[in-house]
Amino acid sequence: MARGKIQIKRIENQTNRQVTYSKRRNGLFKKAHELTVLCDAKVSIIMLSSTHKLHEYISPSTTTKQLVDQYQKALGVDLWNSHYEKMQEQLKKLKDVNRNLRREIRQRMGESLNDLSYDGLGILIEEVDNSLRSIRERKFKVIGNQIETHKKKLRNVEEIHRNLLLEMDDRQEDPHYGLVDNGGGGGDYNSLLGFPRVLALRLQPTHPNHLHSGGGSDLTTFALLE
Amino acid sequence: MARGKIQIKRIENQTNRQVTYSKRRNGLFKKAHELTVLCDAKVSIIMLSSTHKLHEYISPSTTTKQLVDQYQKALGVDLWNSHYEKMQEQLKKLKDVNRNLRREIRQRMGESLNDLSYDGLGILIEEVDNSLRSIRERKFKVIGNQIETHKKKLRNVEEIHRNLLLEMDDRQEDPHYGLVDNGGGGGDYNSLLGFPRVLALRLQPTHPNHLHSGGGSDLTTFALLE
DNA sequence: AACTATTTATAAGA
DNA sequence: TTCTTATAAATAGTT
Repeated sequence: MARGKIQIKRIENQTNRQVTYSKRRNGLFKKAHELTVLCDAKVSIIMLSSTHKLHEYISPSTTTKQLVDQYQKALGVDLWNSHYEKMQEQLKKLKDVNRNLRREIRQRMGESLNDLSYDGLGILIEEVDNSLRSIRERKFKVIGNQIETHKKKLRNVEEIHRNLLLEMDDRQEDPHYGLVDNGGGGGDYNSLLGFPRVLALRLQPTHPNHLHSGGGSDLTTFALLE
Repeated sequence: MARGKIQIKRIENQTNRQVTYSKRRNGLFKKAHELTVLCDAKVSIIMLSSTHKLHEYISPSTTTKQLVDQYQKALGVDLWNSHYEKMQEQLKKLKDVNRNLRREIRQRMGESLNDLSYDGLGILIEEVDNSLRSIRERKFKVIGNQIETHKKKLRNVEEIHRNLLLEMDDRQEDPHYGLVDNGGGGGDYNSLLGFPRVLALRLQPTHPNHLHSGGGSDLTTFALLE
């Protein structure tokens, strides 16, 4: 628009094209900004040059996201929302499921029983009673296994004991009696015996307060997610 | 830029502002299009006027979605993702919470007890036992209330009965005995007596199968959401 | 929506 | 990229 009129068609000279792109881009952004100020409008410009460089202008009073969101809403067409809405739906469903699970737990704990009828209570009692039986059975089984294990260990220790006694008997006729190596590795004789009482205290260290060991009470942390 | 220089600041006159918006918008779009053609670039302009009218320019060689997507990719930072990622995190947390809730329920039901130690089982038994006591208490209370209610109803019915008997006694001396209106509204005499047994069968209709009446088992439907 | 005096943008050259 | 400058284009104020 100066020093000669030009045709509006692709500039074939690569350098010229770049230069013109740069100059006119500035011009466009300047105009956009003037428009923003003069007319109290909001403008978003996104440009991609032929060399795949990206430039943008955005009115100071807004953000590109905001403007694009408004564009979507106005056009009704949605550029990426389908995905987004699906997530939101899923979130809602999960929250519902969560609520129901909590209610079930509370009912099994004997709370929130107001929405249960007499018959419902009867069913609940039966279920919890059965559960209790199952857990007790399991406990018996666990203790049974442990007794078995202890018996084995005891037998083992007794055998070691017997062997040691035999060895001691042998050495009683040995002139070096008293200098016998007591096992080699710092383990003292008594520890080899492994009293069941001691072993019982070593039983798997437990998470003393809650059932499933999953960090924090879900019943309380959930509030943060509502 | 003609007939006088102007300051670049908000045009206060509403009409002037509108007119200038319209003129300059056309100018901007024209420049954008020239840029598109001359420099083989891609331009997206989205504008929102002060009257909340939306206008857009998009280079013929592309679409707004494409350009915005490229913009996002290029910027690396995703306009929507901060939001989006928060949602995804929340979703993950909820799933975890749900998993834990399910485990707790299963343990209370006497299943999935493998990850519980002997001591853990002891605690669980105690808890479930306490729960069972709570629920039984509640059941007793409910049945107590119902017995109270029935007693009242019974007293009420008995009184009606007595009154009827008295009335019948009165009418025995009445020559029109036998033509007496039995109440007026189709209700027969026996129904007024309202046997407790019948009333018991009418006790709140229950949701026979599950505890909380919340549509479908969450333990099974959850799989769909994983 | 059209006109036009004037400002602004910018093509080409440095 | 930036500056210069002749000239094309845009547009503010008016009709």
